[in-house]
Amino acid sequence: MSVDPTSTTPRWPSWPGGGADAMERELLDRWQAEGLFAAVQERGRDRPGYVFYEGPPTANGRPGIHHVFARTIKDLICRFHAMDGKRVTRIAGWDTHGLPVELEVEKQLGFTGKQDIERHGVAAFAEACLDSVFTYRDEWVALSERIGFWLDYDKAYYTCSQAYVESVWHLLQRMYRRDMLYRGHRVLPYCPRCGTVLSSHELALGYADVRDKSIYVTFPMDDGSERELVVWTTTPWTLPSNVAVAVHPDLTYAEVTSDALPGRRFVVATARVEAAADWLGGTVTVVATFPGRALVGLRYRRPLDVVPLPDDGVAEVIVPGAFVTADDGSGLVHMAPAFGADDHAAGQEHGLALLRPVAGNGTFTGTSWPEIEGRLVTDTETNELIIRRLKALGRHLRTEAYDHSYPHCWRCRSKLIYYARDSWFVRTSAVKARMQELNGTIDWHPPEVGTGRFGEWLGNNVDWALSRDRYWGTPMPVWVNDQDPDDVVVIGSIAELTERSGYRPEGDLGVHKPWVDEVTWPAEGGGTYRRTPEVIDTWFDSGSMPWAQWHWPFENVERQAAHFPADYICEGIDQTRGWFYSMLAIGTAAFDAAPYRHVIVNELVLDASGLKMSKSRGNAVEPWSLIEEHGADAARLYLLLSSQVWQPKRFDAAQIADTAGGFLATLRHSYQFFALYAGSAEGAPAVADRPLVDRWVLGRLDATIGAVRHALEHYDVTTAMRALVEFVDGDLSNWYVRLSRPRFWAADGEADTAAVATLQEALTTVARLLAPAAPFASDWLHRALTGESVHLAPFPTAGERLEPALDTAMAAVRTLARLGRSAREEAGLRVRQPLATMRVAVPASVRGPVFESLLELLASETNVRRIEVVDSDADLVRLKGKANFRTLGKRYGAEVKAVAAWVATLSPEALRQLERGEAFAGSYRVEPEDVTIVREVVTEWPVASDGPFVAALDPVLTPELASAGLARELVNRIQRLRKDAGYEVTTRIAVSVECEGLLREAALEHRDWIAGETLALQFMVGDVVPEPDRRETIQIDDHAAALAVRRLGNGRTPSGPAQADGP
RNA sequence: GGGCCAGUAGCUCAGUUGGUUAGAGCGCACGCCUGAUAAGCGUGAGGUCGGAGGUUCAAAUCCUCCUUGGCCCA
Repeated sequence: MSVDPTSTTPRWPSWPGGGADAMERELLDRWQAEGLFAAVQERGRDRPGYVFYEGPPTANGRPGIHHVFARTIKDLICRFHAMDGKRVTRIAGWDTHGLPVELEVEKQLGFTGKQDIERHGVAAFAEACLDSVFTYRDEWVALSERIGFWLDYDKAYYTCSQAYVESVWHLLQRMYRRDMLYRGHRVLPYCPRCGTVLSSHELALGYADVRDKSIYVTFPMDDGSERELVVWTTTPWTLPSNVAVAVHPDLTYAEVTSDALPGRRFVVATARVEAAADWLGGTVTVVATFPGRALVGLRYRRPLDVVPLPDDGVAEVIVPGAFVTADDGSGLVHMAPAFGADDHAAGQEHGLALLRPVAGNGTFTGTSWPEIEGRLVTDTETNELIIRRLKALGRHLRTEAYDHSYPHCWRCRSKLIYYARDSWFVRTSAVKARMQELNGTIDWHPPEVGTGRFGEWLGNNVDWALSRDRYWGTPMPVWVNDQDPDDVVVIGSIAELTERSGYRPEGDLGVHKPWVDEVTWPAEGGGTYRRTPEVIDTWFDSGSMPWAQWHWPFENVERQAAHFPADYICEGIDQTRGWFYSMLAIGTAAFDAAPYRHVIVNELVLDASGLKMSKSRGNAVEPWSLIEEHGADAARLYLLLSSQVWQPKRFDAAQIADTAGGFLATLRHSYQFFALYAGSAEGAPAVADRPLVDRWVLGRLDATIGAVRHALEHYDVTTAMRALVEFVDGDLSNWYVRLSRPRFWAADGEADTAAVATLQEALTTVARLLAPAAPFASDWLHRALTGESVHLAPFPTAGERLEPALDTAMAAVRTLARLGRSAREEAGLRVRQPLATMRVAVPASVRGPVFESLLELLASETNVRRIEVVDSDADLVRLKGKANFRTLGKRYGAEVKAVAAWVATLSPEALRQLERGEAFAGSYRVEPEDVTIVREVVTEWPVASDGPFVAALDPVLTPELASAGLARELVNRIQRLRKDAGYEVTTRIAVSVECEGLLREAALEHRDWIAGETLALQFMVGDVVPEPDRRETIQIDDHAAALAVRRLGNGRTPSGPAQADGP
């Protein structure tokens, strides 16, 4: 058959050569034009639902590589379930409130604090925030789409929309009605000069090492004992607010005297007695010791009586505190609940009074001490005044310089103070046990985050402080009667607000500050309802999304119910106390339900040296350029493959090409090989009737489908993708394609239909398995093979074609082929040189008819004429016993070493007995499983072994073998010459060989075979081809020769007969 | 300061309920193959398993302490 190549249309398209970026962009255009995502969603309409919640990103920062990471995992699981027959809900959302937005706007406007915002006008500021929120939204959407993250952006929710805010208000009202919302105090870092609370992020910006004065003072006890408590503080200005002293109940305390202060008795921690000499002076003597708990409940008199004690709340009492240590100070800690987090917690626990004689500007107010009124608490002079007064009262022991790291305002450098602010709380601690219980129903990946970090966080749960003294956030929907602070109205809908006040908010801004702040209405019994000024923690916004994204309960009540809880969410580990918590807290507090079932927690992406990526370090990886260089598929695969997603990942761009790129290249080459040679698979025999190697690879394929599916069903994305890579690289490309090549280029005929059908099925299935992880290359491949998008194809289901005997036998053959090559390497016998015999030994379990039937294949792979399978007791190997410590150790314990030594000396007869499954008794008694039988190779032949597998080669080259070897060398050189001459693989040629001696004999003896292999229609030995295209002298071992080739014409085309209907 | 996670070959990572010779891929060196060829394959070198103690017949694996990095919290 002879076909003009110019008239043929390739049946299979060639893989596009423009690089991954170009190919992926083309596909994106195609998806866009086809409306593919909509088609996938539409197709799922009547299928069972699968719900994904998108944790809303803040779109006023640019997306980075770590976002690509999380979004890849999100996408992968959603795509998997969509292909696997589910209707997957995946709606986008945006987190739009909060401090980062405000700070960004402040920066733009050149503001340095809240005063600037107030001066500039909160209305204008809110408008600026709303504008700023979406600065990078387009880039987020663009990058998400570029990496193939399918998300429904048309229905995206925005936490600052009127509808969203209304739902959040409703949730808060619901909590209030369940008594889950209350008003209290919260101690926060506070800048007295700026009059503002600082976030933890801001706090971290302002730590500085400073030298302060710390003082030791005494609090006389009021139990008739005349003892004095020694207390150490670094903030003397908090002493007027003292209401309690904390001791650790389990620490030992001592009553001591000092000869420098005769007649006085002091209480300090025993561990601090030695140090006490410094502040008491003189020689310190211990009079008595007792545990801290003996002090608990005793009364004392506060050192400064300048702030009136309120009617409610306990004061001047000793309380237990687990936070107390004896590492420094005296082991007794002064408590001022308004000015310290521990103090405030202790105040809550023990019902202590709260003294707060400090105004919002940080100055003393409401004291009975005129000199100190109006003074800034952090001023040095203020401390001096206090110290002087303590000295005058005889309460002062000593002042010491104290060097420590202390937080300052990052804007104005003022010293911060910890200061109790009014705040609203969610009473989460009341549902702590229920949250833990519900957490137990959540399937965490990895599980230790659920039980460990998250579980412990829940175990230490404290009430959730919602209030934020800021501007751009969901306003707290609480209106308080200005004449009666206990008369509170929590608004749960806009209609309710309108009904009460007549206010109708316009647009999204209408439900924000400052507009809602102006809404008031008169109270029936007198007074006016005014809104509490705070906005709420933005985590409450995002945690409300299971309801608020549907504007529940004002709309979509059924849809919300159908989409609760989420089947799946995926976020970074940093969300443990963020979104993971806020959703569970709201779900539990308001609905007694866990809002999500399965979670994948991904770790951070670090730079190549293990450091966190950050703008300031300049080590952040820019995702766009990365994707342009490697393509989204490679980036996605790299992130999935390099390590389990819940391990911190060292990101090294160079490795993308090495790992993910290498895998994609292997897949591409496998397809390219197929496209180059495969014709139609029509008329292919049933799988059972195909050659063993086909049945083998289809069995491997089924096993791979099973492994990938199982891993994905269990949210183990890395294991899934590694299994797929292993199949494509190890089984398909490196073994099946390699072995099957001749079946594809059968001379002048169609490629073997069985091979075509097998490889086509394998590639198509691989495309489907790969689609969730690498949606571009898989789609191109699937379209090339089937004409349809992979994303509309079903996710493969494993068949049962794995034949265990065949699988085992093939694995053995692959091992032996490797060993054969290894033995050749060692002996310097190149693979081109045919050898007479390879002797192999394999475990008994491998031997059998299936293994026998694969020996031909093994012979051809190792280029030997004959394979001899020897028995384990043949002279090729000698049996040797090796102790199995695992079983013997359990039985013999310390004696195991002696047993192992004895096992090594067992005779071949004893070992054969064990191999037959019988126990053997000598000095010791051993069962078959106690002894591993190893084969020691005893042969003069070149040999290689791997456990029970042994391959030995007969190195003797008979003249006949040597001649065949030379013939193969000649073919090799002629093929190289063909390539150098630039011939097609089908070009027919004339060849001449000028040589002498054995080489000439070999050329003559094997002339037909050489001519066939090299497509030589004329093959001359001795003469020279006239007018050669190329001529070359060569050297084969000791033989010199001259080769010449000339083109005669083309044979069949490599792509088979013409096909009119290429895809 | 507290909690959690990690530290295994030059790099990225595996390593089962503890079991005696710690693996893979990439990179490197050497070689093979040449009808997937700006591909493919093999062989080899390379590790005191972060450090120190301990438990055990036996520790990369279990315990304690230390150290480095990361996350969260204070």
